[in-house]
Amino acid sequence: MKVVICEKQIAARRIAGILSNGKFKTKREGKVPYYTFVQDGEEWIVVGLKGHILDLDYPEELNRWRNTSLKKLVWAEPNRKVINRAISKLLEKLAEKNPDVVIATDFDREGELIGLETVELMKKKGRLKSVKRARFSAITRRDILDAFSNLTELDHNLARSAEARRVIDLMWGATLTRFFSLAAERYGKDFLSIGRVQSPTLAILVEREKEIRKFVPKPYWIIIARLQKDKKKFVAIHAEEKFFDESKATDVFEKSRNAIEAEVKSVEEKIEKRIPPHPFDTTSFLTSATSILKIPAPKAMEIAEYLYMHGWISYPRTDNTVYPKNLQIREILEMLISSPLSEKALIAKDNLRNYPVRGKKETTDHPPIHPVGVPDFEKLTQEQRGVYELIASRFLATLMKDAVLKSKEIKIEINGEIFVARGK
DNA sequence: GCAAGGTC
Repeated sequence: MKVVICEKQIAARRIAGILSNGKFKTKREGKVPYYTFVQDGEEWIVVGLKGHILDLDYPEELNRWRNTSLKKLVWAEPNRKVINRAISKLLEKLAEKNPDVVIATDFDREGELIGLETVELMKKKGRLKSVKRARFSAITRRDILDAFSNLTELDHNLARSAEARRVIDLMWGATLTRFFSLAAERYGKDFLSIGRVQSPTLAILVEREKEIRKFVPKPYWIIIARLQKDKKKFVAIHAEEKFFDESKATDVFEKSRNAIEAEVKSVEEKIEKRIPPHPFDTTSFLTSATSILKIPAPKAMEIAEYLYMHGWISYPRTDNTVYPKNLQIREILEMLISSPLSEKALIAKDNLRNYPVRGKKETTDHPPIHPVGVPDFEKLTQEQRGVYELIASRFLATLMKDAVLKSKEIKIEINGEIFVARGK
């Protein structure tokens, strides 16, 4: 018997669908669903977890804050406790059948740990015939089948690094939280929470808030000339740009306000090239989603997760900004050409650069975020469509030649005052 | 009454 472990229910369902060609059955152990099918006479069971199955906490006797020495707390060994009894029961039951286990959790550090937690839990109940790891960066038919026919080993070092992260977070968080709370006499629900992520983040906010409060607004004046040449209207701004002195601004304004003519003194033209942006890693994706789509980061991440789960984009948690050599760029381009984004894709096709743009960070776990399938646009929400299009557009942009920009700066004299008009 | 990272 084969048991496949996924990090979440929806992934389990999709993976079962792909592995069984859609011919799987949904069964339940108590309230926990799992998916089953038979292949080459062997029974397969695909289980979806709900993230971590173990959590860390200190033993009971260390729970009284005022009676526990913090030195003791730092060195205390946290207990592991099962988060979800129903899921662990199902895993234990399956372990008794001595299955071949395939860990198909998310391909990242936490996913590796979730896999290891599962294996350790199952090993307590039965002898596992084998343990293998399926690694994939997209939930498409091809990637899943490929991962399952090239199974690897669980990366214990990676899993242990996640565990170390977890132990240290608790150790520091709990000890410092208690220290600050006790020192400030903030007891009960008024405790002062300290943590690896939240405390430096708070410091950033405090610094920014201080800057905002320090800012003293200063009024200034800008003088704009509305001009026309050959029936074309345009504006020019006085070369001084910002006048902080009102009387000086008034003088210049009075001097030039009734002018009928303006004289062009110089024209400067520049050609400028702009390299397309690098492929999306998580950070740059979220920055763009926020600035271009005005979607807050957590929401954008949730949507990306959804698009990934349905096999439309690659895994959205990545540090990588360089496409791996084996990425089928041409194929993805063709896929987009026959999608609702064909117009953009065709422009890209006609303007390809020799090699796609490379970012600075090159890691080998996941590719940069890129489209791997085409959703039915009608069935997406406006925001989901926006995020998919953003990711597809970024992919196309990274394949394209540099943009060429022509800019012009014209200096114009009006009654002895210099104004500047700019265009790009 | 401790953190942060998963999922839902």
